Amino acid sequence: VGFVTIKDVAKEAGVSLGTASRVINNVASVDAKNRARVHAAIEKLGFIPNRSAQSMRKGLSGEIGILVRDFTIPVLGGFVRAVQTVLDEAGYILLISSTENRKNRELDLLGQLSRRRVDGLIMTSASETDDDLVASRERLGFPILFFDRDVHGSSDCVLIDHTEGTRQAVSYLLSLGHRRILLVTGNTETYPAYARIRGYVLAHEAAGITVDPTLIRGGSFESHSALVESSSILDTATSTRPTAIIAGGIDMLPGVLKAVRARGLRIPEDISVIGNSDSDLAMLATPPVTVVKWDYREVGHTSAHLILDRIYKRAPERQRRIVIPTELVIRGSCGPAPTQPGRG
Amino acid sequence: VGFVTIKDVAKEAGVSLGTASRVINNVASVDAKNRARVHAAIEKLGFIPNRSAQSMRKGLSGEIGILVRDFTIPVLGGFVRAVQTVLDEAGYILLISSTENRKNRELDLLGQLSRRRVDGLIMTSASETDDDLVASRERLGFPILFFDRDVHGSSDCVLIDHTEGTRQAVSYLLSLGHRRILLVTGNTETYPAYARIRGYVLAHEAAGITVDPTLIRGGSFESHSALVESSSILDTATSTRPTAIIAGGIDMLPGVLKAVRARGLRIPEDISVIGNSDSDLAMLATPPVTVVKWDYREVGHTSAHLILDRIYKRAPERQRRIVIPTELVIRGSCGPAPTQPGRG
DNA sequence: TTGAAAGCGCTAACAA
DNA sequence: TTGTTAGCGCTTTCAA
Repeated sequence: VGFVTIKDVAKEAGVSLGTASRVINNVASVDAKNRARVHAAIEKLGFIPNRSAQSMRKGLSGEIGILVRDFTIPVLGGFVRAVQTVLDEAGYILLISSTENRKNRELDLLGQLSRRRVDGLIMTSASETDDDLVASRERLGFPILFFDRDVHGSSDCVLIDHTEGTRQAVSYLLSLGHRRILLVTGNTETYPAYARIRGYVLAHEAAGITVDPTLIRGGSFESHSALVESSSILDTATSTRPTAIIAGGIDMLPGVLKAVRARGLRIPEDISVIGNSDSDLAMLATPPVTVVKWDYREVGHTSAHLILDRIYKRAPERQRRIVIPTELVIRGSCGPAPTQPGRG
Repeated sequence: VGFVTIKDVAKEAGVSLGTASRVINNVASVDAKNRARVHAAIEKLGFIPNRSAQSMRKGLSGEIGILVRDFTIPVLGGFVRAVQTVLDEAGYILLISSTENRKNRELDLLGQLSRRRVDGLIMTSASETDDDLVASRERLGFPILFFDRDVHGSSDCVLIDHTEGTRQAVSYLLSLGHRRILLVTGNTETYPAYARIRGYVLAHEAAGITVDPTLIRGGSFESHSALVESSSILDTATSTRPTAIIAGGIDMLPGVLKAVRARGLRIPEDISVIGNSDSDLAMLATPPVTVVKWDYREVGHTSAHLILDRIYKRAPERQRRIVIPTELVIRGSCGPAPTQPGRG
């Protein structure tokens, strides 16, 4: 019932508080007979230690926070689960929440976790540089692990290699003859967006092709934004219309696909499409969608291990930056550039 | 940093511990001057109350657990988010975890939450009747809200009306001339499975059609199971093959679609498909998939409110069973039954 | 190996 | 309105 305390256990077992505590915490120096008695008492009474009391005494909560934009997005949910697998194992419990990319919500949640005295935090901030956000992180008092955010300072970062992923995707499209490739991506103040833009530029440079800046749309990572951005450019004149679209955010493929469908464009005959992160949708769409993907389990496991290192203070002082590779999975959504772009 | 205590605040403000505590807890009877002093001290020192200590003192943790099979499944993730919205508002923090439908994991997690002294729990158990699971729930000492599980006892249940949803889906297929409709669903010991089977039978009875029990496949809710079950029956003789498949689980549409694709069957010419719960995949597949859907936000909000009622003891003693309606969204994945089923 | 006792940070009852 | 104090359940010295 949760009302049995260690006192009750000690009394039942006929030992002192201290001995009961030692048994519960597996301290070696306890007589076998007493140990057995205490275990029997625990069993009989149904004693369950109170974590709040333990936390207070030990100064450690056994809780780790994890803040992502939206854990409902499959690839982020998968990341969270992978983190949880490792942290469960280590005896920690995860406090999961979605920031919805809203600064004030992020600030609130940071406060919550602070009150909760979590032992560590894994997060993807809405901004790497915003003053309030940075300040509020800095007085947190527990280690932070940034996931897919390249933050200046001493906190570790686990990053996905979006630059290389996008470079490969763009090179592939370029090799198919595309010259007007739209990159829809998120807030350019954050790593996933500017890293992808860098890859986009790199690929063009390598091919000796000038980049048209109007083809880079960095707004928000919301799924809705992908729909809006791709819709608007698809409605322009033939000469300014792209022949290929890269959904440069984990949540953007649905929006891009909707925009394309709404205009009756055929994939890949009229327009080529590449997604970021794999999904059932990408695999089962007609045609299946070519994607830049990565192993989110690996990302999750790595993040969990890095934060544990910090908590146990077994990590070097200096910041660690781990970059996880991406892979271009070619499926049926890209074809040769149409001679006349758009509605064939 | 988390090392400033209420004592430091009291000293800094030149008041007693008690007064500082009163200010923090918004107790009215504090002199305005002192109140201001305390606030100033809090500000200056960056004091953040320690929840563990508060919890211990108050006997309430301010935490609520939520256990679903897998919060990575979009519609479950959405449910969790909806719950979180309400509970955030009420000042609670959610402890989210996936049971993976494994009994031992569920037992472990129940223990975790018990140690944590959560104030309440929202869950979808792997079984409504398993002895160990039932026993371990009963000695929990805090209220439970069952989500989509029809559990005997005094705990409230929020249920989705799968019976009516499936009845409508089957009637619709029957009206299109289908006579061999496959229902793939999960563990028949749980409500979502047996409720759907009931709806399946009801629809057949109403149409005066005999049910072929081999067309009801209740195994596991895993996505993989849907692939296996539908694959195996699609490989049988024409006479035993279904002309329509209902993916009777929130996670089953991908598996069904994969099985159908792998055999080169056209939807809806060769075979009709209906999914359960809406998704990007259902909306954007070619053709878009007809689904039984429900408002998971409503489900989440309702669940959150019911558990809060219990925690605040403002609910009636008796068990409450809330049934949430479903809606059949007709899209392009169902057509008239082919005269000769299967590969045209 | 064990028991006694201090105290983690906080709230609330009591007395002033 | 305020200060003092007991104690929430536990771990961990310190002595024995």
